Amino acid sequence: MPLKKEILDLPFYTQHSVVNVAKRLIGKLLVTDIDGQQSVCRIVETEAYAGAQDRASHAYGDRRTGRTEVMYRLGGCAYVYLCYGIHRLFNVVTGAENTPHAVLIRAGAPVEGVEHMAARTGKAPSDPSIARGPGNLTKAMGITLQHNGLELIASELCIYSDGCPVEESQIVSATRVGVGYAAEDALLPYRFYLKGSPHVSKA
DNA sequence: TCGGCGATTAGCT
DNA sequence: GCTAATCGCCGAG
Repeated sequence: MPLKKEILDLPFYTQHSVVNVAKRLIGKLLVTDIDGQQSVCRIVETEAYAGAQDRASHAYGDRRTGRTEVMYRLGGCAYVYLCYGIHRLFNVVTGAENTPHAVLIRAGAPVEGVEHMAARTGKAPSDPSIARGPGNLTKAMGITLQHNGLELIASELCIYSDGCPVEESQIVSATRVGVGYAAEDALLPYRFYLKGSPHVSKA
């Protein structure tokens, strides 16, 4: 008997603590509907980026550029940007308007539509790395720069809870990946992942 | 205006 | 372990 899927509501995204949102997104379902092809994965790894005060964030020092503008919106929309000129990275904007908080979705475990993920990535459906790592996840799910700024409501890009609770003891916190340039902020425990999952990056 | 680097990844040594 | 791929942003000049 499958549990009922419920769309995450606005209060979830607009809550004060971006770190709490990052933690609670573990175990939620990311759903894309691209050209009528539905793909679903369970989020197993996230990272919080705490706005203007966080050296690792694009919005550090309150930098408002064309790229970061979407981070300043009210929580509940997508921030997708190009990294290293090659990879698209998907973030969930959180918090109040004008507070540039975001959660990077780093990895997922396929739930439905894995055949579409395989077609997009050229990997075998059984390959645990199919949506492992932020660049691989967007590729597998079909997320592109066109989704930047899109609200996470029932459309082609959305996040659901299926009521399946994740035990607190199963969520590991750690330092973020690839942010060595952020000085002391690189030491913050802003990365969360599902303990023991083969779909988590840098195990 | 230009040079360097980044919330990465795959492939090769 | 090292490097190429490739583009937006920023600091130096």
